[in-house]
Amino acid sequence: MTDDKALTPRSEDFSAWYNEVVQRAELADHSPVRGSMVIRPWGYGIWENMQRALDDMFKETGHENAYFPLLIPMSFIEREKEHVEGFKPELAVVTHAGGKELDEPLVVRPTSETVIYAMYAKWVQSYRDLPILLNQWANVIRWELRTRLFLRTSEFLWQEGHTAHATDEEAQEETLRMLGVYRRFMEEWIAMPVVTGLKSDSEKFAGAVRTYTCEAMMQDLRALQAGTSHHLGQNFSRQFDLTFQTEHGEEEYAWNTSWGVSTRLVGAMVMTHGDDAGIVVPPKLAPVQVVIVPIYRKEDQRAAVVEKAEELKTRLGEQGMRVRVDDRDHLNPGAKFYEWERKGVPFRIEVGPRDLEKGQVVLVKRVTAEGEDRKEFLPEGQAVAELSARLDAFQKELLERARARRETHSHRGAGSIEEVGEILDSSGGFVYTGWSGDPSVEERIKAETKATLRCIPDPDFRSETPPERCVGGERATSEVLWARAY
RNA sequence: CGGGACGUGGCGCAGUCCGGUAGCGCACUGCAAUGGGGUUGCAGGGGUCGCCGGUUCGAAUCCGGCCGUCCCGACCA
Repeated sequence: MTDDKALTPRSEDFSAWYNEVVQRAELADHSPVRGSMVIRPWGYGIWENMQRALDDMFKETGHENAYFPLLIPMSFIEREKEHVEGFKPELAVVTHAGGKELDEPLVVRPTSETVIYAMYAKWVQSYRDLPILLNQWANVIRWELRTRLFLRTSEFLWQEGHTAHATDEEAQEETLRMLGVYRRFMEEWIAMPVVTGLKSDSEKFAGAVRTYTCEAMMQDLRALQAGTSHHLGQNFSRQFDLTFQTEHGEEEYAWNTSWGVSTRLVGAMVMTHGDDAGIVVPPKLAPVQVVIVPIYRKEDQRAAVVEKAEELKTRLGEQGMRVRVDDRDHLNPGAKFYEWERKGVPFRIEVGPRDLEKGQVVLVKRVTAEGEDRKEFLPEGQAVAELSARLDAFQKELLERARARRETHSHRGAGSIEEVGEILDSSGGFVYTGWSGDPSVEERIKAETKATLRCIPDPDFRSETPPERCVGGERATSEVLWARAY
């Protein structure tokens, strides 16, 4: 446990704030191995809630879970040309086992396309075997040079969905369906608005035909890629002989998709909602949604107050809320308040002797808007009746707050590369412009402004009047989103 | 992987220049009081000074190598 009372304010040094808050909220810690992390119970609890929600959504869209092995033959990774080029530098390779050098090195999976499609090839003969709709929850390793807890670590946890379809159209539909699932999850559960869209060729997944992305804006106004969904075409099918016989008797290669989100989402949540007091966990993800802090002086008071706290916990728990009574005796109430705020618990209830007399409780929301009372004194019955609805309302407030911030910092109508740079330097955020599709414009923006092409936004996010000119000067064929990114 | 900074009880640091065997604050343990926003008092415990090697009668301190963390750049869920 650390002693420093206050965190570095976000305005002073956002990345110092992030590093401190992740550790002091007890989300994660550095492991003895460079670049990898230990996810602590509070952080893992949040991840488990994310997993559960996503897993339900995957099941609802017809997917099943399976598990494929950690180790992949080197030759598999090497089979798809772009894929191997994309991953080669960050592979961890097992060369020795059982005290001997292996005949063929084994790669610790950086992602599982190759094994999975090799297996699908064994399982699929006819169009009747399609589609295959599988997902796996797994760890992967990518040897990163520069790491940060949750945002980029050498080992991370994620889910990877892998599907095989009889037609291009069906695979395309699946790719977009799962992108939509991600968007809904990020908005409804993380309370994090995203811009969805298509990646440019230079930013797409190594081995994909098309990559779609969810891009979120963090509080330092940088973009974070929060999830991706790939249409893999027949690239992997061809390399792994994933063929099937059509209803007309012809042999064809299957069409694949893959899609994933990772523990990076925990970092995204921290950078979307956290404040100078700590992290803020949206109610739907919070391992503890309501913490009850008993207040007392004498022993007899303590017994009465803790009994009331336990009773409240039971009554709220019966409504499905996750509640904890903090009856630790060696900390005074103030210390508990600070601790649970740092950990982002949405609501706190204080119960003391005075409340017992009056039949009331004190309710405190983790984030209060300007002008809103910090502490509310509510009749006990009202608090019990309303808390569930208040959690829902808080969840919505967080989303709206984040959306408003993103809109405030989204800029449309920039006409030149210089203008893009000026906007990024003066205010930062998302910049929408026209684009001709010319990769050299992308390179110039990157070189001159450090911003990257985050995506070609989906219709929901495009400007009302499409830009006519590319920032490079030519005629625009699409609208794109630029930002400095993580 | 290049440039820079740092590494001393759990955390934050002083001591390093000028070598003489380790200190401060917080945290932790015990007791008592306190308890509605980080509570006091008293009494305690805990450190092969990142690791390995060298110089020296003697190394936290000087030298070499390695490892790790952070910041800045090139690559990335």
